[in-house]
Amino acid sequence: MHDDTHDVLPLAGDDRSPDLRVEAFQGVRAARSRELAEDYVELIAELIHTQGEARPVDIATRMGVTAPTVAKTLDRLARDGLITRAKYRSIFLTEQGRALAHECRHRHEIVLRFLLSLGLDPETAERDAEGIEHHVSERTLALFAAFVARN
Amino acid sequence: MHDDTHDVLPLAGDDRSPDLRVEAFQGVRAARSRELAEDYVELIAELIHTQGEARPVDIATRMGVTAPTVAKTLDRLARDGLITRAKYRSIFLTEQGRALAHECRHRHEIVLRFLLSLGLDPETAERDAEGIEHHVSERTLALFAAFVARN
DNA sequence: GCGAAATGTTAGACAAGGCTAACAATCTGC
DNA sequence: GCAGATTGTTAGCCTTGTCTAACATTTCGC
Repeated sequence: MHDDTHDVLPLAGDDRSPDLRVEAFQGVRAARSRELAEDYVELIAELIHTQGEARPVDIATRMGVTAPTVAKTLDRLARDGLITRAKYRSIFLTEQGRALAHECRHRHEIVLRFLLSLGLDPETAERDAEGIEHHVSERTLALFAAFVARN
Repeated sequence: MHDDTHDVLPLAGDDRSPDLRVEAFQGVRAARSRELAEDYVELIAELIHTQGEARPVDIATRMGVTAPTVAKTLDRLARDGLITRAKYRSIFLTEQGRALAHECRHRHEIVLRFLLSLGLDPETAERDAEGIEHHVSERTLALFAAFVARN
């Protein structure tokens, strides 16, 4: 629509210190490595709440991955102290896992409501929120919440 | 084993069809697999524009990763038809790469300006935009652009 | 135009996150 | 209470994305 190849302008927003860029990319990489864990604990909390327990098979169907993938990921979550599990038993969140789940749910809710407030349809809002929620800083989240509150 | 039909509490926003959730997660995974390529072509385009050429060393410092990581990633981009490269030479975008870079830059700009319009400080806006831009649908982007335009 | 510095590449390691195939345990319906 | 279905686990493979160490090439300073 605008700019690009014939754009001899400042290229708005790119002449800032490289350190900031590096930091931004490193932040994104860090966020990416937390994403899966966040999605899992959020889903596990929800399953425990709505189904009474969290079973690997339900996680697999809801995440759209296979059972072995879930098993491996759950092992990592257990290693990282977010869940506890025993062979052939359903999954429990640790205190830490519960805290993370709660925080994620909170963020998800705000992002979702924000997108809906902007006028987005519910389906797209849900899809976008799922991706965006992991990349929103506290500060941005506060602004989203404020926007929702006054609209 | 358990009756899943007793959800007395709506648990706002989670009683929607599981298919939608699966789709959302699959979309996020797809987006995640595109992220790196998008960041690279965007950066390469910018380097060509501002420095006259895109060298691996500049990509490495700006992305905050080591040279071998860049080399391997560039090989993948070349394999995927986004760039062309020759040993010990600088990097060029293919037509396809240029198109992707342009689209990414456009998205990045809109997300960034949107966050700034909301009242976010420039540093945080830049960091969040870097993460969010890959997870924003066309529809959401349009809403962001509209918001920027009227604020 | 040569040697040192800068840059680029290759090799090999490792973790994450995905898969299929094969096997083990549990649960369910007679 | 047992057979078959469902669920869970293990083993092994693949790709991505990161790293370090070692080596190759190019560029720069003089």
